[in-house]
Amino acid sequence: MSKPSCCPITRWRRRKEVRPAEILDAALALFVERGFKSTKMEDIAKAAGVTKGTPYLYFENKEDIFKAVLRENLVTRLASFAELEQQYEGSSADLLRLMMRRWWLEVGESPLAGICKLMFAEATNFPELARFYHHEVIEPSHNMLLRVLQRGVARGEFRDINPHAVVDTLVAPMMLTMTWRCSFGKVITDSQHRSMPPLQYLELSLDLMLGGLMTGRQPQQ
Amino acid sequence: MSKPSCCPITRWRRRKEVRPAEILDAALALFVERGFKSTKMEDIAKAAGVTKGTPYLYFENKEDIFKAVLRENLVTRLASFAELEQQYEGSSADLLRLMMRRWWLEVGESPLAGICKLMFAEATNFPELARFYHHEVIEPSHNMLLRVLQRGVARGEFRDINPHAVVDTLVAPMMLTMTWRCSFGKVITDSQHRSMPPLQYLELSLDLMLGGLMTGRQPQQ
Amino acid sequence: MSKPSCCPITRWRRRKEVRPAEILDAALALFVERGFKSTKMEDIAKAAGVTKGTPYLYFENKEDIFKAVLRENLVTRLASFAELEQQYEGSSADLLRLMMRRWWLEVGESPLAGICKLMFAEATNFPELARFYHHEVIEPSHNMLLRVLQRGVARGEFRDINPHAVVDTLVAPMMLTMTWRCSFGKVITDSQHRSMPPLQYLELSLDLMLGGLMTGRQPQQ
Amino acid sequence: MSKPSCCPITRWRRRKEVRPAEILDAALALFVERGFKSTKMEDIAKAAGVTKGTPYLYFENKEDIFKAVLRENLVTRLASFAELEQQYEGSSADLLRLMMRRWWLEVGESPLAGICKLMFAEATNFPELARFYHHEVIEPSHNMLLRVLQRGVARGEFRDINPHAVVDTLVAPMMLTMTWRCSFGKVITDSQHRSMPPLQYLELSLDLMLGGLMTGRQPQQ
DNA sequence: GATGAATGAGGGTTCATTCAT
DNA sequence: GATGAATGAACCCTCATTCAT
Repeated sequence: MSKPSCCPITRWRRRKEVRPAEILDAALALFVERGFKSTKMEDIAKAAGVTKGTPYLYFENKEDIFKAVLRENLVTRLASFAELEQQYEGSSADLLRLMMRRWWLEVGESPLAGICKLMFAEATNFPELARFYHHEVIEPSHNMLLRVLQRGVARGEFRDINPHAVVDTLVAPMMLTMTWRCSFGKVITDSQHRSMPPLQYLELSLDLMLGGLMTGRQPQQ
Repeated sequence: MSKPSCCPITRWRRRKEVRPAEILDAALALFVERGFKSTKMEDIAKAAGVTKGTPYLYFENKEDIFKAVLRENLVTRLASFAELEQQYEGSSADLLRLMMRRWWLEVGESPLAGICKLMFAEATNFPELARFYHHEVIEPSHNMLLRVLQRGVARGEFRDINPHAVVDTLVAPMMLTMTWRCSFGKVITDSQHRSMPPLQYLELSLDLMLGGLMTGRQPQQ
Repeated sequence: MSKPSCCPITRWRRRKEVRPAEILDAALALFVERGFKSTKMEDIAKAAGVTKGTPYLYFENKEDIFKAVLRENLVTRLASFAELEQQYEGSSADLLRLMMRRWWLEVGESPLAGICKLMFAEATNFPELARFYHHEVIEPSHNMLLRVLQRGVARGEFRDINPHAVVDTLVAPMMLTMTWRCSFGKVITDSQHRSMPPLQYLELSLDLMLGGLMTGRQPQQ
Repeated sequence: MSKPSCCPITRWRRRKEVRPAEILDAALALFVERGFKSTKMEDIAKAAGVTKGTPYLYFENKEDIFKAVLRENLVTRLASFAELEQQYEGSSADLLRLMMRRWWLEVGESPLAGICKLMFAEATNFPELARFYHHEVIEPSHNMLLRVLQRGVARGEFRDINPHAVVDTLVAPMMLTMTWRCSFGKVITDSQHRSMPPLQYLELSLDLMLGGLMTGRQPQQ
């Protein structure tokens, strides 16, 4: 009924290879929007342009799709950051700013941002996956920032405060922004930072924290 | 395993007054742990010490329980803060520290903390409730902090930065901590701030941000 | 709270005796309106002015109430007809007219009329009851009319046609009217006989049939 | 006991086209036998040779099946009668006899006859459907008979009595027979007209009424 | 006797999954 | 490979019935 636009054979061949990715993309979007349980297999299929049975040709079951969604959407992202981390020569504060900005542009504004909310929501239902995600994404990211922090301390740029806690603090506005935009942000019109663009908010936020982190002054109180 | 403490012969006892609260408490815990959809009515009932049908004596259906959980667990908490806000005479930074500490002790460590995660997870599935929660809890809290900020600015304690963004930043570690502890925190052993106690983390975190907020320092760069 | 109007003791005593009847009246009305299965015990209780548990003090269960409703509402009615049948001296046609009129006034316009619809609806669900009702009500009534018919034939008033079939024919408009008024009649405004009063319709109808029954005419064709 | 005739290995076969009709047939039979509320979806499914979930592939819910049962089983039947009505040249009494006989053979002896009882039983529970059925079936049938009656009067065959009431009378034995056979008839062995065949009873019954209707004599009294 | 809180079997409906086509 | 009809376990909710008060 629907006419394939061009080169049917090539197209079919290609289709076979992209199908799983299309399904996972559809699944990610729906899982983020509705959560794992509330997402119906048929909706995933429909969103991927196939019918009910097709996802089962590529995945064992719904949980398997969930796993694959996470597996497919986390790898490789951190590599480029590692490179940046090792090559950057400027101030550590600027390195943090740079990383934050890149993270936002590459992740925060992409569909991947939703994984953050998704994992918060499903962590207790899928402990194994949560551990996996933690081990593969959170921990490495955390450690990377930890190293930047230590670099700053070593270079006399940053004060020497509990670094784990500082990383968690630095990261909080970002994670919350990503989470917020997939939840309240979808249903509340005039909200969050009163319409300041996210990136600008994140920069302001980072500056605020750097203000307390950088040396050149005594801790307030 | 656990049994009602007395009268093992008695199949049940009339507890009309306490049942709804018990049911809502059980429901809150389960909704937070598993999400709305994955929580079975029968589990709520069991957790409340009753059988399948009993919750329906007090609530129309599962969604009604969800609404009631939110309704019952948000009111009245903000009143005492308002009082504090109006009577406090010390520095605005200290007022923020005080508020943060009290919020943590009264909310962050109570079962209410879970609502934060719950709402993130369910906001898009229950837009009306999300708006309700936003209007009743988030907005008022935000505005309260806004006033403290403005007080600080007016008294020359704080720099005059976009106040909405600052509030969101100040609040981020707290919200994330509450969210984290109901999600990854449940399944990952050695995690978060590397076992620094939450309250201590939050204080450190607040100090960091106050470091960038308070006057008497130049904006870094 | 509600003040008993008079003589509380007497009233209570009397109550105890009328309760079952009140419950059965309420049950009859509801069974007729909604059918057995769709009628809730609590609605019966409410309609009888008592609470959920009370009917169980007087009846074993819902089916028992159903049985009692039928048992209580059929006896004794036929006695007065039997008397009429034996004493009447006029024409058999007039006797039929008289009986029909009395049946309508005493049964057709009373709540008992509903039993007709009720039994049609529930006969297959309660075969035992249907047989009981048939044996106690339908059969005797049928036989009574049969005797009147035979009296008419014996007296040369009526032609000698298959008497069972004639009785069934004579009775059809009555039964259908009773059934109709408890079903379509409740939901359709302008209907049935185009608002001719039921009794008038029944008389016309009977006359029509008597026209074919009485002697003095040739069989048409 | 009965099994699909072939391929016992096959769990099921695709029968998209026939399923809805099979389900509706099964539903009609069960609704007639037990009433709407007492009929379980699973029984309908089983009677249609499928499992619980299958009916929901074709119908929204039980009430939807009820509606469809009625919708599917009323149309088109009246058309052939209309034709008869317009072409018939013989006496009006014979036309009535003809119609009655055909109605009985085509409807009265088919499963459709049960709809009569079904509607009596459920009219008050489904007022909308009752009105629909009245408007689509009862009213047109009534009007058709009305026209035959008026034809008879115009041709001097019938006396001019209130025609609505006469139609209702003419129709009563038929409707009652259909109703009876789905109710008491199922549970009482030796009953109704004492085993005279229904069609014969209906003819006798019609002749009786025609006897009173046809001209050639004064109204009895 | 009367109440009404509580029970729990039962039935409507959903949807992940299977598999004949 | 792809489809989508069919399955059936699972879950929400109802309501007849019980029984502590």
